[in-house]
Amino acid sequence: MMFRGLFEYTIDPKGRVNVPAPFRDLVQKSGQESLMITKFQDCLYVFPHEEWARIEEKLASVPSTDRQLAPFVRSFGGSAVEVAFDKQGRVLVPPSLRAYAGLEKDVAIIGMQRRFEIWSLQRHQQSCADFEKELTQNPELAKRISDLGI
Amino acid sequence: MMFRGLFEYTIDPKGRVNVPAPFRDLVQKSGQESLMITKFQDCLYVFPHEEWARIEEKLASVPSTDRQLAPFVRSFGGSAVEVAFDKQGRVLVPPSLRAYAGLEKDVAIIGMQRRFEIWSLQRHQQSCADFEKELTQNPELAKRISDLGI
DNA sequence: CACTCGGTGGGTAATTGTGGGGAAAGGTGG
DNA sequence: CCACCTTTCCCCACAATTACCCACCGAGTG
Repeated sequence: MMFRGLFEYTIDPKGRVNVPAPFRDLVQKSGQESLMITKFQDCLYVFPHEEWARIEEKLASVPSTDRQLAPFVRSFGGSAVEVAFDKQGRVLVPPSLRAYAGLEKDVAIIGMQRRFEIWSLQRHQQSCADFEKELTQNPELAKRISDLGI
Repeated sequence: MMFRGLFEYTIDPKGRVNVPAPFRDLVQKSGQESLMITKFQDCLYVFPHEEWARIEEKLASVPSTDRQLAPFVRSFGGSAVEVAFDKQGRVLVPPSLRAYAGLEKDVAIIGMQRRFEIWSLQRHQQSCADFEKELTQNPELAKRISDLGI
């Protein structure tokens, strides 16, 4: 189950967002009708169930007294909700997640291998632009990229 | 019985807080009409009965002569109260717990797998903001998160 | 040019969340 | 032991949100 590609959609006033047809097919062919969705780093992370199960196990292993990681678990794990497809293949994004990711109208959905991400289109473009700029100014970044073999 | 997601509600002047409908369904479908609620780490911890039973057993195993753990048992175990749903699915939070968690008007309820937490919304947002800030500045934290495999 | 498929938008009924009023229960001081 | 005040319980009513429909529109295709 590998998610690839970038898609642009609109989120409507009710908070419904279309899921790219190829992603939906992948999920439904594995017998699922819903996804897990949570928030991290200015966007929403979306996982199929088997992947989320793996993550939840890791999260559960963090003791609630871990002052450093507990906030992460609360933010990342605690925000996760299960969302089901409607008849047209959309999912309803809860208000708190919508607000976190700044989703208002145009959104970008980006395949990231075992998960995909939902971005405010504007925020995503900004983030891309910031990166391009940084790349021209930061040799260390450029080196790390070439070290990746690209 | 897995509690997931973040919900925002208001606590009214009488101290009643709504329980998220999905959580309520989980609890009621297992034949229960009440929850156990106690205080820990600036928020309230809420458990269904079977989970609380497990915890109570652990607490009971601490000898009262244990100078280090006894205060924890007294605070955590001793503050626990059973609260029942009213007809609209709310629970009444006793004044002392309300005060401990700083619940005044807006609250966040956060699913944490086998339990859920009740936070003052403002306090929770602060904690999230602190975490986000820490994340950008602390490579060690970033590493610990990526070590979780996310 | 029909037809399908993918994406968008809306209406309506049911559910969920919020706020109060008044009766019952419990606690306090005389 | 009683009067009084406060807190809790139980009911109802309204507002907001969500779930579940179905309609439309445009692009690509036989």
